[in-house]
Amino acid sequence: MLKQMMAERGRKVRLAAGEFVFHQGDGDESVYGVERGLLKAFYTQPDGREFIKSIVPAGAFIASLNALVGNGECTFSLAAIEDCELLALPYRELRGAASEDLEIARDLIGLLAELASRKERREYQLLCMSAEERYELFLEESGGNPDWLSQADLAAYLGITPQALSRIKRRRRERKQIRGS
Amino acid sequence: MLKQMMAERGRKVRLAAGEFVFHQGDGDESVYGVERGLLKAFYTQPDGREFIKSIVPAGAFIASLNALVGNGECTFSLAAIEDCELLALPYRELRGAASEDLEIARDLIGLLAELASRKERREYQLLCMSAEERYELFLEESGGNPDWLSQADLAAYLGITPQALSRIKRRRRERKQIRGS
DNA sequence: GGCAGTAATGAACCGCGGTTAACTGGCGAT
DNA sequence: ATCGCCAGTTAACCGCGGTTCATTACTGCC
Repeated sequence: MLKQMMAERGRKVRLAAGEFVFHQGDGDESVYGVERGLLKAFYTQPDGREFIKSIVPAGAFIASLNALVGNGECTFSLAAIEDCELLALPYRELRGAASEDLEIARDLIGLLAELASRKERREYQLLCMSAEERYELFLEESGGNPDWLSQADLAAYLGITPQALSRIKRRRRERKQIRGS
Repeated sequence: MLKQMMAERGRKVRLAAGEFVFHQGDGDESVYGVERGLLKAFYTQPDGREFIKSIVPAGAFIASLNALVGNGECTFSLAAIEDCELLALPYRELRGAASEDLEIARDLIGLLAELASRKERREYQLLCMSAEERYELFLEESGGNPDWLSQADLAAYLGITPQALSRIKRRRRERKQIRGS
């Protein structure tokens, strides 16, 4: 089983909030499983702007697919939002184990399908929904405005600036006022 | 090997330009391999607006991941842009074969990783790049403005309206004029 | 030729988000 | 208390994209 293999052969990684697992441009070919904590995977633009690709909670797996499939560089950075414990396993090992063990292969197939499915949802949101709709969806899915994410990070996740997010919140407040009066 | 299995056990599907493979909301759990032709995978909004998720060329594989992983509905429609020949195989069969054959499992893993990697690139473009930058990238990757895609479809792929695409093209023309003078 | 249908373009108006800058409130350090 | 720092908000200006409507160009059809 895959989780078991991660636990047995994986390298334990602990890091404090703010520390990086890998940086954009690195050649990190490991797959990481999050045991505890919270991370953000984000792109940094040449001009310094930051866009958060995904928030990575405990229980999730993450890797830079570009680094895995083509031995390329990581296209994004991975950093801890809270203190974290991870398990790291080189993808080569995982693939190697999957080529000898049908159980592990099955798990890896399920994992990759899950991953692609989540990416498909994110892709849909970015392509079809406005920033305000994405914000509303985020509120629903996370159950109210979370304390574990700064406005700057939330804005970067939505693909806008903190100022634009502030405006969206104000518009919603004002609309609710009108409804409530 | 996976391609071989598709060829042997897959159902041959022929369709003319404009015809649908499946509609958004269907429960189609097949994986499709494109033998010949060109298709578009697209979301249709309640108000009728259309967003193209991906252009699917010959040689590619496509399936609605939401339908595969959770037995859910297809989140998008798949339709032929040109006359097509496809091979269809239920994902259940593919997964079943992969759970008995390490070769097929390895191929399926590679396929899913490839798929996720491409989705990651698209996600990056939608999150970090402007519509104009996405247009320029499309031109580079397809080698000049293609005749096999209407302006309306190209706009839907970029996530904007045909009018906005027209404006982008005009802005580029005018900027080139200035450079060239 | 005349006609309708469609694709692409263009113009006018408006709302949203980026940019820049200023302002507010909370918090720790001294 | 004061200072500085940081997160969040607000405002003013501008450019881009959506919306609507009109125009142009091309095609097939009678």
